[in-house]
Amino acid sequence: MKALSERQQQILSFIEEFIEEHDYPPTVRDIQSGCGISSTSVVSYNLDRLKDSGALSRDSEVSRGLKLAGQKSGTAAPVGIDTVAVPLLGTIAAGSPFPMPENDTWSDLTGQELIDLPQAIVGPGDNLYALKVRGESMIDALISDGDLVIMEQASSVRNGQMAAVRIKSDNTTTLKHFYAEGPRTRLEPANSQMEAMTFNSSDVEVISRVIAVWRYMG
Amino acid sequence: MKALSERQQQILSFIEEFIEEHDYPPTVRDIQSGCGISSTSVVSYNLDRLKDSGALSRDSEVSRGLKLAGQKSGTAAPVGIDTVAVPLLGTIAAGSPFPMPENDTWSDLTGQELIDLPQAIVGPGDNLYALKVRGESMIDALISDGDLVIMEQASSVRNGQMAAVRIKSDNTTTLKHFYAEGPRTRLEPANSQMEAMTFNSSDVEVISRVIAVWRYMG
DNA sequence: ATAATTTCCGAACATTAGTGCGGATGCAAT
DNA sequence: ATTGCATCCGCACTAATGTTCGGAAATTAT
Repeated sequence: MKALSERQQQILSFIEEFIEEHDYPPTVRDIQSGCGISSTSVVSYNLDRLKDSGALSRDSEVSRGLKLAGQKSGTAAPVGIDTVAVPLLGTIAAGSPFPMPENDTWSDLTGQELIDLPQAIVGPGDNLYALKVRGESMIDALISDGDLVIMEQASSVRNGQMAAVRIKSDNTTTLKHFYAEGPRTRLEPANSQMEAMTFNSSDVEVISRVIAVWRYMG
Repeated sequence: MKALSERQQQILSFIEEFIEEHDYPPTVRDIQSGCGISSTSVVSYNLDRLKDSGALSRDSEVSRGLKLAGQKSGTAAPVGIDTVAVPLLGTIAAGSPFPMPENDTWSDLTGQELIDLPQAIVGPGDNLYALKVRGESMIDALISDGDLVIMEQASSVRNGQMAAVRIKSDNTTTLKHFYAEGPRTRLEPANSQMEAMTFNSSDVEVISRVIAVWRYMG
């Protein structure tokens, strides 16, 4: 195998850029004008050379039938941003038991689906995990079916924060804004048009703190 | 704008598969035989429809000049994670003019605050931008103060998608689920407990498609 | 039913785009 | 110089491919 000539490298990177910009490969003539070549046959010739060298594959008699060998992905700024891998522990639905991170979960994440989130938008936080919401049971927390809730394991939260809390007396779990007021604890829906409720503080158990909500509808 | 017909969906998924397999888009005739259509003009016709609906973009008079609405190219061995930089264009509040990406915005992003989001959670999509929500005016879209809304510039959307739409007659802009029903257009709040409204289709202008919502409360 | 709209058909038509071929041109080894 | 080889030129040719148009068929609205 021979080394690539200058022209061939030129063509190769032109193809790369072209695909980057258009999402489809260039024609022979695109390459011709893009590389300032005076004849299509020159392009054809070098394309054959590139094919021989394995730098690209080509479907004969097919317009734009080019494919770079080591195709790289489209957009993607290759800048390594700090990300956090958050395990998707399961789904949460009205009435269903609230999924909880268990001890061994953190050590054995194999098989878990991981969601990469930029550190910048998740913020600090240690034992993060995610849950997929099923059903409209949390509509008054401004959370609907399909939403992804990012939570942080915590046994207590500050007033005003949203948390997954369990009401021991009736064994239900909801997402509410949490306000400890001495012996009583007030739980307030995110939708301020709805009424808050208060319970005995001993009746309320904080499961996790809600960090963020991701709703995708693309 | 109408919902996609069966034929159109068929074509759409064929294109998807074709690109998956060949790394370049199909020709009209590829689609024709692949979908069992008896005339290239039918393909052409439906391609135009799909373009109208924003499901794909198309370069005229260019062979294989197709691009699925924001697609990733190639296979890509995921080195690190793919991220998309989304510009934060401003805030949106009740009564305030709806910020719009302007032509020069895309070329001059200097000074713009960029938000890095993983490709995986943003999905495909081209002209993405983000807006910060101020106030509770969109509470019936399940969006509250402080939320970050990721939008894709689009002049039309498919039925059921959430979009920023402007009601020309009273010059307001809201986020609603969009349903084109011939001469009338129905706008439906995300909170299904609230009532939908219908307008003359000519009175409704689609500004952008809502891709996702990010709510951070850490 | 009748009219309007959407979708499909077929058959040209007009570019676009890949290929082939004889003949330069440049360069290195003979 | 001569030969061999890789590369380049122009140009013509043909296949591939997008587009157009009148009209039929199916669907939906009035």
